Amino acid sequence: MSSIREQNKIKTRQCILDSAVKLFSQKGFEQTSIEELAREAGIGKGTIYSYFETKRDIVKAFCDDQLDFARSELAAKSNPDTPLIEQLMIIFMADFNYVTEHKEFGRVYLHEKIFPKEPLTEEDFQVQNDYFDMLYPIYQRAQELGELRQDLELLHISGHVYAIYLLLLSCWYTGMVPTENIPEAMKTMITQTLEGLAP
Amino acid sequence: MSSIREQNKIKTRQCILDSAVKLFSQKGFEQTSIEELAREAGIGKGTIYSYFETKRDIVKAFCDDQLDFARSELAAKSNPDTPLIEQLMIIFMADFNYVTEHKEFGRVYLHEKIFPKEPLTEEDFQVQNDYFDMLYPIYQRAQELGELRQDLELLHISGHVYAIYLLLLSCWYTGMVPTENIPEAMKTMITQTLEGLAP
DNA sequence: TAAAAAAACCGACCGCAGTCGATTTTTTCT
DNA sequence: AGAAAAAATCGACTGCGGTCGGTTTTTTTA
Repeated sequence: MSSIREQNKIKTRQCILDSAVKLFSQKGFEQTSIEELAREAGIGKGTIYSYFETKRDIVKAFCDDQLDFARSELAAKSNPDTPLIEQLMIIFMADFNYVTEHKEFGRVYLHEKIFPKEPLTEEDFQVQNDYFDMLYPIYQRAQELGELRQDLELLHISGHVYAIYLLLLSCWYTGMVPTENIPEAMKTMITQTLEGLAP
Repeated sequence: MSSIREQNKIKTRQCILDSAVKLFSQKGFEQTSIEELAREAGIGKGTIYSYFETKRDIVKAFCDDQLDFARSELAAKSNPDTPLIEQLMIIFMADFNYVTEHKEFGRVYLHEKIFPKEPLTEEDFQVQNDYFDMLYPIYQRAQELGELRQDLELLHISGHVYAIYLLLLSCWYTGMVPTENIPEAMKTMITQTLEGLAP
């Protein structure tokens, strides 16, 4: 059973997130004050802080939600028979596009996510694990099909591809690789990682 | 010739950086206010902002200086005849240790460096290039010695190793890989990248 | 259903990052 | 050297993120 209190909490939380998406998209993250956000959501300033610890946590929360949704969509229509590289490209380009679509709060999200202030909590680890749970079967199948070495741990394989994803995010934020070159760069580097750098 | 003005500017800048290192190390980045920093440096608050645009830029400036110094030291005593993997381990573990030694402002530095708010300026690119200038000869020699494929661009090779470095930084900040396991993880992953993931 | 306890809500308040116009110091011009 | 211009310094001030104690709303108890 869900009491009035429980229901309201969920509704209020979602209301804050909706208002945040609206205002952050419209005016930018830095340019939106918590007071404005509270006004838009029709609640008091202090209340926001009983739902989120910091302004940046709000970004983190809705990005997590959004990515989670996008990934489950993706997982649903993924085809395990396409070549490994194609599957990886679809997944990681989707992530990449989502994060970089809103450059400014993508940046906030990445900071919290990639270099968190505190080591991950149990809950965060869960998100992380969900992510691996989606990828592991793909790698495992590739191992069975002989597309990947079987003597490597899935964690390591995962790590290699994720590392390239991180690198490209950084290259995009620094301006070293423009948006239009990202897909090609990603494909090239993942392919090279699969093949190896040594002769 | 350097006028009184030029000399003072250099001295003041260095004084700010020295005070910053002292206070940030002592009390932490967030816990040190700009006013305190100004007092320690014996100047007015506003003056700091004519040397650095933001509080975080101060961190960026001294980390850049410091890493630059450390790298030149390293370059001096590097031995081109040791195996590629050994050379890479020395360079990247030095960077890693430096950044993670001061967890808190290492984090600030990484955010500015890896996901900058604005695309890199010319000056920033220079720092980046100095870095590549140090690594390229190593990779080039490895290509000549047959340790690396010769059909790959140095930029890509560089990228692969740097990507792993980024990944491990992230794994360390999230708490996924504890400090003591970092060297082993780095060695394993770089080796795998060299060998390739495909059979 | 009334009182007590618990949870959620609120906005005045605090401390600090960053701004700006007034002031001082250095350089340039005559 | 003295005046004018340019550059550097400064700290009062602004706006915002985050806190805290008082108030309202919901739940539990009797």
